[in-house]
Amino acid sequence: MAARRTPISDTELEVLKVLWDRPAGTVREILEELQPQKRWAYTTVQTLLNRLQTKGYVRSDKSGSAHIYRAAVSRDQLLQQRLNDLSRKLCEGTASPLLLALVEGVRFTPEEIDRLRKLLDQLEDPTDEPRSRK
Amino acid sequence: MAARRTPISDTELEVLKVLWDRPAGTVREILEELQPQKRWAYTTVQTLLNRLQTKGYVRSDKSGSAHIYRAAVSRDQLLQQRLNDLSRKLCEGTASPLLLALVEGVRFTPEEIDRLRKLLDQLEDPTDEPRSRK
DNA sequence: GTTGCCTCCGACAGCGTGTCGGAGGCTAAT
DNA sequence: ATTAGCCTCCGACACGCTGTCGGAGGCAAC
Repeated sequence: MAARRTPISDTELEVLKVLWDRPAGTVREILEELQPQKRWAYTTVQTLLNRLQTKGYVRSDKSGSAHIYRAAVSRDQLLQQRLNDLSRKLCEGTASPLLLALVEGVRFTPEEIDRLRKLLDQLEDPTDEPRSRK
Repeated sequence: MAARRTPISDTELEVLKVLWDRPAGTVREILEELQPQKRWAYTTVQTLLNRLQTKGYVRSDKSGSAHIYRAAVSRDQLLQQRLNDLSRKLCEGTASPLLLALVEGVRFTPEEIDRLRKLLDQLEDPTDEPRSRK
């Protein structure tokens, strides 16, 4: 169960997102990936990665000269964490208000709706393929 | 389209929540409501309400001696705002990942599932438009 | 005119955030 | 050996948000 993590800031998120798109990367690689948009110094990215690491969102291993970072928390996990926060802080831990708000507030494509419907079926009748996850 | 609001802090949220449970309230009333848990000075609550107001989450009118505050943003609106933020920041604006994460990460009761399914039906076939909403 | 409330203004320390700079180490050419 | 490049570690720093008030001043009731 994802232990309580200190929250992540917006800039840190920018960096983490790069790591979601590739299996791993060094400081320099990530910097270059961000290059067009952000004009950061090398050390800026480094600091961000460091903070991400102490907060537990990325891991690094030192093979060769440069550290290699990879995400320790997936986009989905982060989503879940945030959604849980929302639920806890705004709805005393219940989740259906979230769902309602989501469904009311967003335009879904028919495909998405269909997909979701299937998901509901599975939820209701978990006999077929319990989909692991503990 | 809810204009861009500066975000609300956790303590501010505590205060706002009190206003969600009652139609309106003065500083003192809110303070007393919070009393058992928080031991705040009168001015603390006042400051919080002030900040909430400049951030646009509550409104006040002065009838009589004390200001009367009431929420300007409902729980649902705040939820939507936060969910939109999430979607924008983590999913480039798409929303279905949120849904998936929600559905996977939370235990729903069969009633909730059923309710949701009905909602989906409505979404897909908006001809019978039973709930206006602007 | 003293007591109570209430409001307005301002303070203030602490923490998180965004952004680096520089010292020092290791490696591979010169 | 030097030097040129990278890389990492450490530390800094200004700034804005947060949480928490205190005090001065207004107005109504006693």
